[in-house]
Amino acid sequence: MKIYNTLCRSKKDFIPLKQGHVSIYVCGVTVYDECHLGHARAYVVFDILRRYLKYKGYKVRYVQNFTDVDDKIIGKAQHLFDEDKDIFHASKDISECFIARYFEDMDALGILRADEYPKATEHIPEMIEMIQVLIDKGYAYVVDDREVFFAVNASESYGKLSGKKLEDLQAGQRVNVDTRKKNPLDFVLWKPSKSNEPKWASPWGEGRPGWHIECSAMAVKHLGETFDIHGGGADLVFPHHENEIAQAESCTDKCFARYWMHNGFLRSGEEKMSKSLGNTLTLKKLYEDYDPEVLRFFLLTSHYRSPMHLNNDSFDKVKEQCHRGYMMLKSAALFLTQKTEAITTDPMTKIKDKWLNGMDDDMNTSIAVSCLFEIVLQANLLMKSGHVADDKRGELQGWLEIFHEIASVLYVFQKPYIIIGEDTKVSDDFEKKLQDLLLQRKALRGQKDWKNADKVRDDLLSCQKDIELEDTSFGSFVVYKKN
RNA sequence: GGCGGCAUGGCCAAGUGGUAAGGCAGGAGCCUGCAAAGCUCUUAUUCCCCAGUUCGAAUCUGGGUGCCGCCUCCA
Repeated sequence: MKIYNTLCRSKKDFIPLKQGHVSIYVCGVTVYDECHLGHARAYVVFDILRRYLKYKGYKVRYVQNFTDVDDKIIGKAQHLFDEDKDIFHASKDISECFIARYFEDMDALGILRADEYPKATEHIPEMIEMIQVLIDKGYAYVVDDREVFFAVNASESYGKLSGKKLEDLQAGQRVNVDTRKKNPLDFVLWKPSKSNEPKWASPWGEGRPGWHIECSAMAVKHLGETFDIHGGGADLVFPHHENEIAQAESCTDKCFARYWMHNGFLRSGEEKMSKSLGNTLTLKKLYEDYDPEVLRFFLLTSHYRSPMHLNNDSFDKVKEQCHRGYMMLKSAALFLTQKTEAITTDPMTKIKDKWLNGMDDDMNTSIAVSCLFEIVLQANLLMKSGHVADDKRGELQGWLEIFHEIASVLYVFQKPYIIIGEDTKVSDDFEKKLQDLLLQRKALRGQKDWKNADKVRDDLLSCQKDIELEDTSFGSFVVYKKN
């Protein structure tokens, strides 16, 4: 498999450090607000990477942090501050609340849980230890006895990830520079806490860590000094990931992450979707209108490094695509009621190669999606005349198996559908009701009483959202999604 | 000011030297009591523009135009 490594600005063969094992660290969210579609993109991308690597036979260890100490969290906590609760616990309440909401949103998208979710506040000793090493080795310096900065000039390779040269950067172009810094680009490792901020004891007095140090410390702790893949959104390349590398490698003298992967951004119209621009779409809001699976599917339609454009109808288009896939699955289920041995044909092998080659080429999910629809067409052709010849059942089964193989890695088309026919054994009152209506309609159609038959159909279709009726040469069927 | 990315049909989107995947929307037809679904054909002699390399370029090179991102927190 080839992976685009931001560090080399090119695709490289992926060879894990330890044969058969892959270690991945992905930067998680700062838990002070709702997750939006941009977060979903990042975590869906790395979820698919993880599922694909597992599919290829690797054992994957996946770690994703929660940043739970941060100005914005503290800001919110200060608003909630009351007599009974100190700022430390108020911050904790905020972050725990949004961690819970993160899980609700991501579980709905079908994202596998990480093996570890380290939190910054639970790794203060590890960070302090790393900072002390950096000071001892001359990569960091203490100011006013209570604040520690990383000295970018001390790190020879600073800028290697983002391709920036120190002299080209114009630090302070947009913000004021702290004059105590030796280089304006020096960044804080430890800073004193103000009176109404959470604080931890350290050799430099009571304070709290800077943002970047947590990921260096936690990645090293949970995955080792060198691990395979580090991921995150493209906006983290500089300064966050650049700083992570500088800290970790200066501390350990070893390569930190071997492959750096960054997902592209979502764009709303012509500009980036971001919290600071206030044009984000929260997942909770989107879920009111779209099945999370539709959103996941949307995120797969373009390559993970490309910017994605959002239009008014972006999601509706994808909703139709999903519908097409499900219609095929539903039809196939009607035709394959008894167990059938799958037959593999050359066209199937070709599709499978296309899928594998696409994914092996820096995880091209767009190719993978096209494979699914090529299968949909082939399956529909086999079912075209309203029946499937006995000698073609195995072929249909073969197509379905490839479809499911691909879909299970992308984790789409996973919804179970219930199919009720005229003589299906029903298992509850709801199903019984549907079947009764189906039989009523059948009788009316037999009498060519179209008007009343159509009325019964309307009743049937209004029983539940997303319910569908299909007339076939071998009877009518109601198909619906199990809630 | 520095660094980087992108420009493919009405829309979304693959495709890094060999003659334009896939989906959505539109049109015509078949099927159908009507629907729904499905199938067939149809919508880019052409990939922002110009020049070059090549037997051959959307794909490589040079120049231009437009848009976007990073250099502040951000997935």
